[in-house]
Amino acid sequence: MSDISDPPARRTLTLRDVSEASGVSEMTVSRVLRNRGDVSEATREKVREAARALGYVPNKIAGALASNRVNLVAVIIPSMSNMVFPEVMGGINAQLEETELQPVVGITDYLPEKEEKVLYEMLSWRPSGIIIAGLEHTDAARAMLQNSGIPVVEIMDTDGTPVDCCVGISHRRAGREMAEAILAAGYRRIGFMGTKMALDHRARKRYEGFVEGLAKGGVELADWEFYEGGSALGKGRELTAAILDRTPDLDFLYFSNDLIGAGGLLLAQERGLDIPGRLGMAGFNGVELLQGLPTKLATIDSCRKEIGREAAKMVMARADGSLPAETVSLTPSLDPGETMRTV
Amino acid sequence: MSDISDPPARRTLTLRDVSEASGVSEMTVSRVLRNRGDVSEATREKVREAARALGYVPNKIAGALASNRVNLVAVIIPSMSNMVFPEVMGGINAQLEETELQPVVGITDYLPEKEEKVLYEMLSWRPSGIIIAGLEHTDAARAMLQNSGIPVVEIMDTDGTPVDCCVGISHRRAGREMAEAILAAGYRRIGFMGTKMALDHRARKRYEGFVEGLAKGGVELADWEFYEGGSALGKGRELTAAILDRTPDLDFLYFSNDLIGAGGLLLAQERGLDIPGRLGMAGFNGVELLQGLPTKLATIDSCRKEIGREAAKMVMARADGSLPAETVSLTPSLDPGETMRTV
DNA sequence: CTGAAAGCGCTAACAA
DNA sequence: TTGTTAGCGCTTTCAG
Repeated sequence: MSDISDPPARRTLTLRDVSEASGVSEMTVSRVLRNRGDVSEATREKVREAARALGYVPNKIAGALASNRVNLVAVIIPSMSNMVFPEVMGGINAQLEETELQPVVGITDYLPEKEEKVLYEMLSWRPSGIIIAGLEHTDAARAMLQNSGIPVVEIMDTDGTPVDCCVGISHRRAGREMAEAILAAGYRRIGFMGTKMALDHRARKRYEGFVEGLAKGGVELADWEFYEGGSALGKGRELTAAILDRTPDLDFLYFSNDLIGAGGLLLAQERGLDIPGRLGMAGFNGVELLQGLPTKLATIDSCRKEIGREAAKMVMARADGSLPAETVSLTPSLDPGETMRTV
Repeated sequence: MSDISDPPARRTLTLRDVSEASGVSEMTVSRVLRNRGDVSEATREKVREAARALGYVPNKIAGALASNRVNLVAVIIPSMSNMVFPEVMGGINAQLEETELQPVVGITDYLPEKEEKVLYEMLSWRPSGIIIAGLEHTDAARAMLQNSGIPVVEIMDTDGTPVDCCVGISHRRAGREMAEAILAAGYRRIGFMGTKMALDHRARKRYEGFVEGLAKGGVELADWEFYEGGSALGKGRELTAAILDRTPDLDFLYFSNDLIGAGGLLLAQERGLDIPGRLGMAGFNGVELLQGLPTKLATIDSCRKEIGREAAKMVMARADGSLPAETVSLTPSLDPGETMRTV
C-alpha cells in the first residue's frame, strides 16, 4: 500500500521543472540553456544554478522536433573491424570536433540490403547530412538518398556516379598504377591474392584495374587466390604458401590489402626467398600499424583520414549551401617500400 | 518571380501525406507502418502502397517524443583505433542484431571531461540504455548515470564499484597472474613496457597487479619504459631496443599490449636472442590480428567480444526488469604462446 | 477494425 | 529582457 510519504514516481525532468525551480519562464530557461537571445546575467545564473542542482538534461528529441534541426551526421560504413574505416571515422571526428555536429555510425557488413535498412533507420532520425561508403547502392537506397533533401557525401571511391558529392580515390587507377610499376620494375610472372569480392566493390575495382594495367603491358595474371573472412596475417601466409607451391615461378605477388600482404611477406622471408630480387610483393592501404615489420611492404596509400576530413567538410559546406555537388578524387602515392625492385 | 507551375518547396513527407494519398486516417496509417493493432489486409495494402510510392520515411523524432520510447543504446568508449573497442562493438552489434535496439557510439579519447560531455549529449537523446567503458568517471558523469533512470552497464573492468551493472575482467588480476606465471617459469630480471597511463585505468591496473604479483614472489621490476601515442609494432621495437640496451641482463619483457609486444618480439628475434630461453616475452589482449607472426606471443585474452555480447544482454534484461544490478567478472585465460618457457 | 482528440517537451514567432 | 501562444509529427487513449 502506498504511503503518503512515498517519493513520487521518478519522471525525467523537463524545462518546466527548471522553470519552476528558478522562477523563470520556460522560454527563458530554454534561452539560457541554449545560449540564445539576450538574457540578463542575473537570470542566467539563477537558471543555470537550478538546472545544475536538479541535474536537468535537455530532451533533444523534443528540441529537434520543435526546431526541425538535428545536429547529427549519419555515417554509413561496411565494417568497423577493417582498420580502414576506424581511420576514416577519425578524420570525420577530427573535422566535426569543433562543430555542433555529431557523427552517428551505422554498419552494413558489406550487405546491400543491410545498407538499405540502416540508411532508412538513420534517415528516420532526420540527420543534417549523410556520409556513406561507396557508390554502389540498391535502387531504393539511391532513391532515399536522392529524396532525403540533405547533403549526401559518398566516400572512398570515385569510380562511378555519385548521388551528390563524393570524395575518395580511384581504386581502378590504384590497381592500374601498381600494375604499371610492377611491369616497369621488370617483373613478369605475377600472382594476385585478394578477397572473394562480389560485394567489396573497391577491392574488385582494384583487381580490375590491376588486370587491365597488366594487359596493357601484354602480361596476364599467372595465378590467383581468393579468400573469405577477416583479412589477417595468417590468411596471407596460407594464401601465399598455396600459390607459391602451385606456381613456384611467380616473381611478384600483389595482395588486395597490406595485412594479408604482410602475412605473405613473413612467409616468403621464412622460406628464404630473395625479396625483392627473386620475388616482389605489394599490398594496398598504407596502414601504419605495420610500420615496424622487418621489411617494409610496397603499397598504395588509401588516404583514409583525409577522405574522412574532406567528407565532413563537404557535408558542412553543402548544408549551408556554399558548395555545389562535386567529386573530389584524391591522388594516392605509391610507396615501393623494400619489396619491389627499383627501376 | 515565382511561376504558378513552380514545384512546391520540398517538405519532408509526413503521415498526413500518406493518409491523404491512401484515403486512410493518419492513425490507421501509423498502425500499419508500425505493425500495431488490427488493420484489415485491404487497408494495410493501400497504406503500404501509398507510403512506398511517396517514398515516405517515418520521423522517429516525433515518434519517440510521442511514445516516450527510443530504441537506441548509447555506447561510450575511449577510442576506435585501438583494435579492442571495435571488437567489443562487434559483440554488442551481434547481440543487438535481432532486436529493435540500435547502438550509437560516442568516443571519449580517454578524456574524463570529454566522456562527461559525450554522456550528456547521449543522454539528451533519451536512449534505452547505456554501455560505457570503465568504472572511473567524473562525479558529474556518475551522477548523470545514476539519475538517468535507464540501464547502465559499465564494461571492460571489474576492479571498482559500478553504478549499476558491470561486465569485464579484472585487469589487476590479469597483471598478477602474468607475474606469477613468469616467476613460475623461472624468470627473474623483468622489464615492463607500457603507455604513460594516467588516464588508461585498465592499463594502470594491469601494471599495478603485475608489480604486486612480482612483489609477492620477492621480485622487483628491473627496468621499465613508458610511451605515449598509438600502440604499434614500431613503438614496440623502439622501446625494446632502448630497454635492452640499457639493461642487457633482462630475461623477461612484459608489454602492456600485444601490438607493442609483437614489435618487441620482432626486434629481439632480429638481434638473434634466444626466445624464450634467454629472453621471455608477453603481451596482453589476445588479438587475433597477429596470428601469423613467426612466433606466437604469450598473452592474456581480454574477452572483448564476449564482454560486448554480455553487456548488450544485460542492457536488455535490465530494461525489462528481469535482472538485478550485478557484476559479471569473466575469467581470461593465459596463453603462453611460444615466448615463455614452460614450467 | 477505424477514427478523433489530446498531448509528448521543446522552440519559433510574436507580443509586451 | 522576458513572456505567451502555437505548433513540430507522431502516438496514446478512448470512442465509435
